[in-house]
Amino acid sequence: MPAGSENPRSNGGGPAVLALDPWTAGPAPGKPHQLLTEEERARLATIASVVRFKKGAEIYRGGDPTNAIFNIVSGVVKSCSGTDGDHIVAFLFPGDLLGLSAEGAYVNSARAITPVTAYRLPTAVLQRRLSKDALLEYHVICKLCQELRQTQRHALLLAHRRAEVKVATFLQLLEQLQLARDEPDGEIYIPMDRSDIADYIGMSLPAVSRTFRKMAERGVIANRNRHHTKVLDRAAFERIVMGGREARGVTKSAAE
Amino acid sequence: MPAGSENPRSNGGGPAVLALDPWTAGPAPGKPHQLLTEEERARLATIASVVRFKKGAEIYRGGDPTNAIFNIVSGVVKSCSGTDGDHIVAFLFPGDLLGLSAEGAYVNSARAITPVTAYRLPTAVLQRRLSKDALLEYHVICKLCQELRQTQRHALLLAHRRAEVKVATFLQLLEQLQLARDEPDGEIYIPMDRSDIADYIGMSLPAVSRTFRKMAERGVIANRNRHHTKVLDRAAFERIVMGGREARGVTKSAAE
DNA sequence: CGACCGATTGATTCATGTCAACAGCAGTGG
DNA sequence: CCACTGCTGTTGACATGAATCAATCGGTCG
Repeated sequence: MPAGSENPRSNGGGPAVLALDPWTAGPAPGKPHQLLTEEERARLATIASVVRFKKGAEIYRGGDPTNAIFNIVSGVVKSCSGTDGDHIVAFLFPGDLLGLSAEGAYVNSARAITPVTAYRLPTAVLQRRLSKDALLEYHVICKLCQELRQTQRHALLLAHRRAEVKVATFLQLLEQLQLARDEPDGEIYIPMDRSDIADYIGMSLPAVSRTFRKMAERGVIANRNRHHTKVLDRAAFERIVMGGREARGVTKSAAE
Repeated sequence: MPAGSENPRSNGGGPAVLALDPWTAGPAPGKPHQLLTEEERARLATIASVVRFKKGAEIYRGGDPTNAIFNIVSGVVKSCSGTDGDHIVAFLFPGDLLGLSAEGAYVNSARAITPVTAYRLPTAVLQRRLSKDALLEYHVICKLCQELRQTQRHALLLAHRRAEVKVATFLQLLEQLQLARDEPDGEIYIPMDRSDIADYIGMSLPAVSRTFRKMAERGVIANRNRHHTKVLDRAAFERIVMGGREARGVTKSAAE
């Protein structure tokens, strides 16, 4: 593997898991950090193999026996519910774990939406490691808590009625992920295509298109192309995300 | 509350965690079972205290420091996003863990929607237990995977457009939970009120009401009262849940 | 250069949100 | 024990906004 081309924080020799600690606040609150120690990563590397998927490739299918779980090094993966591509339940990024929530068999189907590099960890040997390594198990717990929060935020997004709120919230989500990974281009990179977005945020594809256009027309965002956009009017953007709900941000401490 | 009225599988001396094993299929596939051994439950009982909340009581508030997590013995809890009661992200039932997905502070707010009995496990001492007990940690992982799946199903529910599909799916969810807990009355018990349902499935309260009435008019369900309903026409019910999508059930093995 | 797939845009329909009035139950106080 | 009052839930009329259908455009790959 060419070490230079990928995110430095995800490399350096072995699987990397980015998440927050559920119980103790880290140095940068709200910002996921590397959970695994160098030693853990090195040990995991001995049981892991590097696999690559090209854009659009299926990583596993729901219902298949769980042979391995994956840890993304680079690229983006979509996780779809059920055997069929019913609905996108999650986008997975570098530092994420893939194929966990199973019961002897994968419950979701995973597909690469960009070229993907990942570590493949066979469940059998991983399970043995886990049963002996309490710290590693703890880190898996941390990661699962993070995934759970992420999924809850997704549910929150889906609960909104207005298209603008959904799209803006989605963009904000992408932006925050990039900030967390220290890739602030000033603009937001959108790896997935419009139909994936539509699926994820629970709207029709035309509605997504329209919403992007409307926000651009109003000067809230600027779309350089289909995969790169930029927030021009940050205030208006945040206002849309807040969606009708009065801004209940910092201005509320011990009141209520 | 009289001790005899509670679910026997949740009692018998200590915290109980109901979930599936992510990697190995249990005796009854798809059916959550007790993860903790009697010994584990007994040991946890020594660090746990029993707490009771009356209907509507707040269990914890988002943003508060995470002092303890809870394990529900009886009753139903709603978990709302954020400090405010923004949106219901989950309903928690006996055997569920409460207050896990946090980062030094609770991220969600929890409130009892029926009288609730629960074990209270202080995080400090629990953390010490976890770091020494790999098996217990493994069981927490199992539970988290189950919660994750549950939340993904919630997202799936929210993604649907038609009101009937949402309500029917929600009822099915409640029914499955009751079946998993061996409480098949023949009718579905709905612990939460209409506004909670509306919040959870992402609809307005009037729309929920209408949908219940329409399904009753069509003879699909029968509403004994606000908290008890029954599926009359199972075929029509399943058809609604499948929602337009052609029934892609068993009739699809090695095709595609 | 041509064809195909993803994306955009437009016209139309209809489901659901919203607002508002009412009904039914529950808890309260006489 | 009964009446009152307040809240939760029901029902109706109306408007809005997104889904749907369908045509076109643009980029990409052969």
